[in-house]
Amino acid sequence: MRKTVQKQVILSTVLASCDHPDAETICERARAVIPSISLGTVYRNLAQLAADGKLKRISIPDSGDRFDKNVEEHAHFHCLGCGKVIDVNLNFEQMDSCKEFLTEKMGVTLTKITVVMQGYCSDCAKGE
Amino acid sequence: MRKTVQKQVILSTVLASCDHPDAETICERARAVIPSISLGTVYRNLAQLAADGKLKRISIPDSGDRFDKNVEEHAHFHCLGCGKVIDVNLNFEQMDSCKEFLTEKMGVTLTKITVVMQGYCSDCAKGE
DNA sequence: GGCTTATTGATAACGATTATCAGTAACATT
DNA sequence: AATGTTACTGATAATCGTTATCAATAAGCC
Repeated sequence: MRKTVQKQVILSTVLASCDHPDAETICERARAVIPSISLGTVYRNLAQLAADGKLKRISIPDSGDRFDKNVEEHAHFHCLGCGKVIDVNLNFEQMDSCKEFLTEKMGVTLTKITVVMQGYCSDCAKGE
Repeated sequence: MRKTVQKQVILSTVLASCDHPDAETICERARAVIPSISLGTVYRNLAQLAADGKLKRISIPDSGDRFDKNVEEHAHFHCLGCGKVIDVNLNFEQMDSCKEFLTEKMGVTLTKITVVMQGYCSDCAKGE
């Protein structure tokens, strides 16, 4: 993995983001530093940085992927109104019996667990 | 909602499926009964039936949606090797404190919870 | 400095899903 | 049973997020 200005800017952009930006938003923010950076480069580096464990890719049902500086195992809430994503402190140890069953009884190797709660935040209460 | 042969066949196809088929697979199976049925019709009816609570749409990260006759709240395991999806008996009550925090403290209205565990099943042990 | 090759920017391709639209069929009303 | 209304169909185009392609560039080793 080669160290490039683009990669450094993309990583620091995510690290500086307190929301959970998608690739396009990250691209826009990175363009404040490197105006010529292309969306393809952003996607490429995000994938590489996620594979390298430097950031986390979050899959949101019926929506584009988001990126998170918090690489710890945690859950998310996604507002179907405004689209914002917030961290949720779910105790994943509560899932241990379930994970143990899969790994020990079923012979499964777990690599990724996705927990996304969706609905409407207080600002977007459905029907308003 | 009008009762059509297509809708009935699509629903009974899903109800008869013990795997978790995607729209294209459901379309192929439905074509055994109605050879002329189109993929668009399958998608349209699956969306309608899911909205009506007659079946469940499952979002799988980095993969197409699957459909499930089990409409109860439950989790899934998705094998990154062979692509199969199986039901996982996760006790969602273990998440109650988390859900309560969102609904009571944050004022959130929850409509959908996605829990997907991904990895490799015993037949697809990674690296083989 | 020169060489190798990973990376870039631009653009095309992709796959899953949704939208469009003219023709058809479901079903309520006579 | 014929009629009218309109939801639904099949075919196809369009969309969206993402990945692949490719010639040009630049990182990092010798």
